[in-house]
Amino acid sequence: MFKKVLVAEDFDSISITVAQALEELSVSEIHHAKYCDDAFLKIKKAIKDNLPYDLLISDLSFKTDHRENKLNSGDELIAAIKKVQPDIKTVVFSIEDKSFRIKSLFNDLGINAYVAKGRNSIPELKKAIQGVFNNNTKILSQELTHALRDKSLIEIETYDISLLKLLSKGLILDEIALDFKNSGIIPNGSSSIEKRINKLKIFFKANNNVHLIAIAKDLGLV
Amino acid sequence: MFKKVLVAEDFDSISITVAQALEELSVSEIHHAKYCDDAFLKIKKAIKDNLPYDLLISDLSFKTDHRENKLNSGDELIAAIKKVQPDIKTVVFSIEDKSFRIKSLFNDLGINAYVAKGRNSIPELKKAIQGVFNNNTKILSQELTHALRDKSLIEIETYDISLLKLLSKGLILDEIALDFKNSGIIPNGSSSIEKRINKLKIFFKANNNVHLIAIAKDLGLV
DNA sequence: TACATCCTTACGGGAAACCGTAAAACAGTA
DNA sequence: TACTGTTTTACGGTTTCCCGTAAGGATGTA
Repeated sequence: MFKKVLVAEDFDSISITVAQALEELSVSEIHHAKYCDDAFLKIKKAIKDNLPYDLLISDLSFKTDHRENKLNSGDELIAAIKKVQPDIKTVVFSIEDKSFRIKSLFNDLGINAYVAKGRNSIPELKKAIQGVFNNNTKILSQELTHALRDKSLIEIETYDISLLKLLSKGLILDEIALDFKNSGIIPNGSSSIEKRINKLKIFFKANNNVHLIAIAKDLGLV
Repeated sequence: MFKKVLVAEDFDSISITVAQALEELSVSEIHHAKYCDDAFLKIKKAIKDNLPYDLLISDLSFKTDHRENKLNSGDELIAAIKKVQPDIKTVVFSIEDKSFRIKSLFNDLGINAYVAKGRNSIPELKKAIQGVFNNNTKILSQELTHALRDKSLIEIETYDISLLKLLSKGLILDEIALDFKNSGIIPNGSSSIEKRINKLKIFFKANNNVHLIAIAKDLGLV
């Protein structure tokens, strides 16, 4: 089993249970960080000391409080860690259940397993850790296997996300076109953007832009 | 200390820790429900057996899954329980931190304490339970005391919430006016509604309706 | 090169939002 | 009743959205 494991999780109510689960799996060194920045520091320190971590278990969303942090989400944390220690195994333990988000975790960040927090998640987490240790990859908690089969969201690309983000900030079509031009994103004609928004409205069955953003917010796309 | 306590919490990763905390407080009977419906049944059963619960610790949001449920949130659960056992003490343990929501929990549902899940929430939860047992009421976890002082959201009334809800469903002004007329909500002139939306836009510093709904979604108002 | 196809952009008309102003309805007070 | 102030409603002009059509441009193929 893994020897040295780092848990990045802000809620004490959850990290305590995760630590217990790791003990039951006979992990000898279990460390814990409540902030992404702290987690990153621990990883770097361990590399420097030539005693790197074998496994990272990370949440995705961290509460913001008075503290100023450089890394503010599990996504950012994992991306940063992969740069300094590309071979570290990673298990994400989060409430997020949008296929779009999870897919990008595997594809863009190269995580090894994803376990959704839920009614029976601790046994699943244990199983996932065991699986990653046995060099299985792309492990997904039971209830999510069907979610990823759902193709509905895969077709939404980063372009659409950028578009929805700007819309939700209150920009009008022309302003979005200008923003895209400045960012080098194409297509950036206001007419094309209009067309793309229309596609999204049809896709999500939205009556108008307001409705569209409400749906996008519900799906966690923006 | 309380003798018989029910914990309504869907995540196993959290309920385990909460149960441990209750043990440390010397609670003799600790029961647990993963679904609101189950929690409600246990409460009713206990009343029937003349062995009612002393305290309810409840989450607010519950994951939806394959199961069909009548009660789908902590709000609904508490409201239902208060009808059959008005004197039960209630502690809400949730991630929700919007002052608007928490205020209504105290005022409309008559809960006794609110503890926000966070980096140091288990000690706070213990303290809150102790406080409720000593007949203190309106207990709020530390980090939230300032949040409720923030008056910014108190002025938003149910009228505004209804309005934002309909907007987020993609209805246009005239449709909203019609809906309000049918529901007996006043004012319901499309002009008045327009004015009210404008006030909300100023209040939330929104550029347009799309922006407004994005903000409302972020604040958890709709 | 010629043709077909797809993607991007342009344009125009009608609907809805946006914004200010003013009239009408209502409540409180003398 | 008359006066005052507030709330609700009505109206008009401008901007933006919405939606269809069509022109321009790039790519692939015979």
